[in-house]
Amino acid sequence: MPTPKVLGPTQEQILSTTLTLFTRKGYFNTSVHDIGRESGVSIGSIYHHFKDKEGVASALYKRMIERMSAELETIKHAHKSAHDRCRAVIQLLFEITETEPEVMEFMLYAKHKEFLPNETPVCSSEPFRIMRELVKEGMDTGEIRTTDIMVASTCLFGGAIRMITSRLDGLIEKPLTSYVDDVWACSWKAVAA
Amino acid sequence: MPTPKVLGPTQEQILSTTLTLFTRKGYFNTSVHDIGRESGVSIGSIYHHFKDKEGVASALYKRMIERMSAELETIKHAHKSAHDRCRAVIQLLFEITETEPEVMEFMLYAKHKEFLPNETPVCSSEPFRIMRELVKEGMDTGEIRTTDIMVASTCLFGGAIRMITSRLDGLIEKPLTSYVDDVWACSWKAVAA
DNA sequence: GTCTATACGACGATAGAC
DNA sequence: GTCTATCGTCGTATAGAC
Repeated sequence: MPTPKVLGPTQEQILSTTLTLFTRKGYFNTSVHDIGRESGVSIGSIYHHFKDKEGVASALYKRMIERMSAELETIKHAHKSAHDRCRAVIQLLFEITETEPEVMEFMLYAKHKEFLPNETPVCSSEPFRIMRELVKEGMDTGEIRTTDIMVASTCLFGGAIRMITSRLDGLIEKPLTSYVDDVWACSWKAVAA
Repeated sequence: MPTPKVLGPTQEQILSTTLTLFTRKGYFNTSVHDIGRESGVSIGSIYHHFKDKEGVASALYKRMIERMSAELETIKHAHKSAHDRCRAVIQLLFEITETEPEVMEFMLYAKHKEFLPNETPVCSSEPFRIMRELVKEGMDTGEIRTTDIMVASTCLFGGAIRMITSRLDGLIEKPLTSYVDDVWACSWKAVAA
């Protein structure tokens, strides 16, 4: 954790509204005026707290990356085997998708390069790095078949991630949490030693 | 095939330039002026051939969906087993990613809902429907373990698709085609009976 | 069918009072 | 720190000549 990052109530209000609007209408279809109107904060205030529109998006993105990283680290400490850790990760991702779909939608679906040219794209980000690390350690202990780390990681988590995007796109009716066992059975078979 | 769709050279020129610009800078960062300048076609002509900017994007999207569907159908007829068919699909997707990354990028990464609110999102589209159909038939013949179709499809193709996005994001250095065997080994284990 | 020129609206961002 | 009012720019789309 590089910085603790405590934000005032106004910033929180702005960011929370922004997340809703960005996921509902997209970054480019959301004007700063919209953010002001919906959040009850004036444009002047927004520009006082953030450098510009991209600055708002950037702050939002960083928050979510940090939050996700923290949750993944918690999982890492709570479980010992790669099997249990990776399963817990999928469980977590599915739960977030159900309880805070906006968070998941923003992280996965927003093409950050398009409006955050200076941020690294999602899959190069910290959370994905941690996930690959879990896989790597699983290979070292012999739980996971030895192959290219990238291949193993994408195959282990790729199915779950597509379940998430399908759910967000309305292609899946039931809550993802009811699929955890099924998905995990498939995913683990893909890479287990 | 609902309609043959023959386009004139001007339309082709516009669409081809548009694809390049949309993938390089994104839909919203590309103005119709940009398309005109880069393609050597005047704004007036563009609006003569397409209803509006969204119409250009829509035509592009439909073209690529149709092209992909056609290629998938070809695969379906060229192979008999689900095993061979699905492997061929992954091979095809990897090849397109290497030879025409723009096509893949546009199909997977563009969040169509943001600028094509009236089109169905990628994963509800025809190509994905065909892919699920292949899986379904594999279950019927006993090649693929009987589970939820959605789960099986996402787990079978999810790894490959994430390999593609990782490659497009510059996270993978080597051509995807060199990973086909590895990825397929994992993917097939995930769902094989 | 293709072009140039232009109208018009919207949005990002700032100024400056409180 | 918060607000309102405003400016300047840019981008979509159209008009109308050739």
